Amino acid sequence: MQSTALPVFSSTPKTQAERLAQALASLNEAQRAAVEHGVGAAIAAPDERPLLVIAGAGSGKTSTLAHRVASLIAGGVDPQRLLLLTFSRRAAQEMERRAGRVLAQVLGLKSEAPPALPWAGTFHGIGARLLREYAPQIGLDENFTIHDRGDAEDLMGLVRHELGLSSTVNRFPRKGTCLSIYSRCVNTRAPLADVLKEAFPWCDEWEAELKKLFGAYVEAKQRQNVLDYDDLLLYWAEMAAEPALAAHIGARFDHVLVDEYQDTNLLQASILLALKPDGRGVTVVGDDAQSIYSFRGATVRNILDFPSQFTQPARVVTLERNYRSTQPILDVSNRVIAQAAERHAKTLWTDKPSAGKPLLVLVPDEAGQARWVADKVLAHREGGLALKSQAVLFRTSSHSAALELELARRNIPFVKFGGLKFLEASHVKDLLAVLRFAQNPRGRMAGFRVTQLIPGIGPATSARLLDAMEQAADPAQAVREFVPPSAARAQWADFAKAYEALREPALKWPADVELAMDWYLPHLERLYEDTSGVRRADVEQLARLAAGYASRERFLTELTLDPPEATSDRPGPPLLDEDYLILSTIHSAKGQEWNSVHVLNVVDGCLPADVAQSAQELEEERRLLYVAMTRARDHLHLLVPQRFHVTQQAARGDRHLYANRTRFIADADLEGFEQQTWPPPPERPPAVPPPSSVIDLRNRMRAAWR
DNA sequence: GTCTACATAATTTTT
DNA sequence: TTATGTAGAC
Repeated sequence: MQSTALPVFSSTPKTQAERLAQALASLNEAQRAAVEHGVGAAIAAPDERPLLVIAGAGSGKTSTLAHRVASLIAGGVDPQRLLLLTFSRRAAQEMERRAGRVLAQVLGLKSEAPPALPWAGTFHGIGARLLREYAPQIGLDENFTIHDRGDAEDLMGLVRHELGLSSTVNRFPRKGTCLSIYSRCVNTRAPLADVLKEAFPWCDEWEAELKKLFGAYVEAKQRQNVLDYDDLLLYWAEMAAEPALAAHIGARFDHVLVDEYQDTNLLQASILLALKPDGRGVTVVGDDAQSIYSFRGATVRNILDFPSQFTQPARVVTLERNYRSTQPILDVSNRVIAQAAERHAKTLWTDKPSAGKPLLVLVPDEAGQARWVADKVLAHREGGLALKSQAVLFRTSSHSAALELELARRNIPFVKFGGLKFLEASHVKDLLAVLRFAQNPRGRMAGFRVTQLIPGIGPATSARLLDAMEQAADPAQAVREFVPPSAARAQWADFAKAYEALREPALKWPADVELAMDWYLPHLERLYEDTSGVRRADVEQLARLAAGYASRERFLTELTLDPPEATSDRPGPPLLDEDYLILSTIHSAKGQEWNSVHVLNVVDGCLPADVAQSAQELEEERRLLYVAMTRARDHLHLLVPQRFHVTQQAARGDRHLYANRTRFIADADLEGFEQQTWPPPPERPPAVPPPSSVIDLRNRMRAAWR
């Protein structure tokens, strides 16, 4: 409970100080300590230590951070000088919205909009911005384009092929695996040999070849003027390792706040440290119990070691009071995480009244699971819970397939987050490649893709063109002079004309999209005869999306760094007032909460996923379950299908296997749940007692042969 | 050189 | 089921 006496206002507060005090009155003591740390010009000797906020699930972390941002700005910090690094774009927008609301209250704004936060974004997004700005200082062409995961894999595949490592006989790691290894080396800043030993032991024998491959991959990226996701961090970190540049960038920001710090990696920590070596103005927020991104190089060490990393030790504030869930939900969640090996010990508590125990439901199979969830969702809606306040979470995107069918069958609208599809569709990639090729003529992946859409042009001709463009001082000139094989002549001319138009400097965005579509749509019709309708709709959707961005560069960059994350069961943008159920991978559910939460497939093999083998990976799976469970406010349902299909190896027919409840919930933990079996076991008819006579059947059998 | 038909292998989470 | 590599026809 709050121990400090709070000012009581009889009427609307008059001064800004009063309004600020009123805005902070809703916070508890720990939250207020985090908000007010080092804030306020009036204080004679402000506390300049870096601040670490350990924020348990549902402890009002976002609210605390938003209040801190608002008080900083209210206290005179220029929003331009405030760097806010979040985990996703969505989180950045949410922060801007909530800080804005507090600010409007504190500044007493009526109709005018609160100040925006121009430097709120992800590490990758902010990195891209800074790199473009400082490109001349670091020998980078500012027109660089950014490879998404798919492009990066394709380029890796190409280089791998060129080095003669691609034949099937030698079983060299596949391009996706190669990229994962490379990415892990970059993000953990560890030597290749260590990464192989720890995370990819089955690729150990290829160390020398991989090293050569990665060298060639880096050179290819540089020749083509492209950066991949990792480069955005790596270049930023390397830039920040240069003292003069680090000082220059660091001096632009009075405050640097980092959200979800438990899911940052060493590269990100090194950036932070380089920008603010003494830790002044640095705030990081996170929860080691919710670290679920180590597959991306994130390390809990960042948050565990934070207090001693700067030239002055950090102040640590812990938020343990949970405002989200009922006590029974917290009880079972606490028991799941209590088994974790290494953690900041803390136990969440709440005084939120209970709505009964969470449910642990045994269902026969995935179809039964889907039916049970759909039933329950509808029942909750009958009871007054909007679909939007209910969510279904799962470990792997494909786990929701059966449910999606069931929902469609029953006309329950839903939106699915995670496991994104839109940008992976080949026709969407095609159109984007046209725009990217225009933006950066040296980007071979885009050029390779686009030119091979032209009938009669295959890999060899395409490579010949791209080589010519690479050599030429003016790549556009090389396109004009290129002589295609005679079979492709007419179609090539069309392309060359379109490309010329797209390179026209006076072209005003989004006219580019119209031009690109005019050229591409006939190819789409030809390539995807039977499915061209839906694909056309996707391309048109992309064009509508494009109109919302300021320029071609911004569109391409932001779409790559912040792809549309939701797919809906119906085409077109979901209407704002429409109600829909949320389906989400657990990873994409990070930071969110719902009134009612269902977790699918809480069985060994799914959660933990069977690919998780090492002790470390298993620990992360445990935290995943913890994250999923702590998303729930009032209702939590864990589903345990007793049998499920292994769809992967469908070649040998529909195999299924019998599943066990996840190992993370021990028998002793079951008392925290209300257990249910569905459908309920059939009632046995009352047994009729047999007649009491006894006969010796065995004797009769023997007698038959006497 | 291009394109198609066929065999074969592997399959999480995301910026 | 899908993505990737290969062989063979044009």
